[in-house]
Amino acid sequence: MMTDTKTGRQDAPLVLEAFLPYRLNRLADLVSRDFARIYKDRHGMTRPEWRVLASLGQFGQATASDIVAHSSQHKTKVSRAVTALEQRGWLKRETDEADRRSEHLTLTKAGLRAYGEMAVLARTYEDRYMAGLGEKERRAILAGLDAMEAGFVAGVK
Amino acid sequence: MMTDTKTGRQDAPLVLEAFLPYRLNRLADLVSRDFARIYKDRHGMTRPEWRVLASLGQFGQATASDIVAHSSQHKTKVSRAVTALEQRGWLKRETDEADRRSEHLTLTKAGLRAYGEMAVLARTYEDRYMAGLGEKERRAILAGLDAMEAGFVAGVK
DNA sequence: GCGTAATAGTTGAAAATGTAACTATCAACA
DNA sequence: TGTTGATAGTTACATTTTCAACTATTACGC
Repeated sequence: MMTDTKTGRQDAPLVLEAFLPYRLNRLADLVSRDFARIYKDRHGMTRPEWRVLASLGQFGQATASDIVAHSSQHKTKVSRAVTALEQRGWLKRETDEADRRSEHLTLTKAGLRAYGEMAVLARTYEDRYMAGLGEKERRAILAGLDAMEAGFVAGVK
Repeated sequence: MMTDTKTGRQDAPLVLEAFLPYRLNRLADLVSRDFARIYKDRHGMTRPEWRVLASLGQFGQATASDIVAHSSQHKTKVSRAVTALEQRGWLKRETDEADRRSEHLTLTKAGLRAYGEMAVLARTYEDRYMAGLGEKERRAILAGLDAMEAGFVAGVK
């Protein structure tokens, strides 16, 4: 056990606020909750629904499996979100005749409109946040995210 | 709308995998799930329970409100986690006689033992992860986390 | 002191999530 | 062609989480 030279007191075995998983979670939670207000208040969407919408908007067309991979969500979440968006009239399914297990999903007009709105709000949200920082901090954040992403695809399987 | 010079195709209104809230969440989720295996497998603990344990281990003594603030969890999570840890015999409560609304929580012997184990595992986990990276990446990650934390206490209220 | 507001913590019910099992379809290959 | 195994997606059920309401106690203003 080390001694903190600043305070002179004994360090605890683990300092939670310096622990990587905790720091990451705390930040993600803060940012998520903050941004979630936008799609929750505006459209009553859940996060899985927002991610499916974002994936479809980005891809144009995709299967549920594509979205699972792209949005990093479990297939049950995607399945439920797709059903919800379908009932809302924002997407439609079309089963692939070559492989009738999978269905191609596309946004409807209404879905596209919602996606367009949300994409603007999302970019505004990010820009506003980044604008509150110095150039050095912005670069540090992006570099840090890159490094973590690179580290985790390698480290965690 | 910009054009991607690499692929030549039109950029979507929003690229999910470049969007800050998504990136953060994805990373936090990966790391959390990975680390959660340790306290789940070993002790059947949930994340709120682990955080309460970690907070108490670090502070020695604290009230539920202290833990709410320190562990960034909603008070209902903390309340239920405290109950669970108490039933497991890992902490005990003592109501403050000066202000009988609040109670002081401390770890029992068994709780301290579990905390000690977990603290070692947590540091090992982090060290092993960091050891898989270069010095530049390690510094980038820490700088990025610092920058985000600084940015968010200012930006989000 | 007395009424009102604030704080510490708990609880119930609804919503979301995770896990595993399930249906349907397709692929591989003897 | 028939059996075995994989894949796409859904569903049931148990566990967690959320949200709001609640109890108990203390603080404040007059």
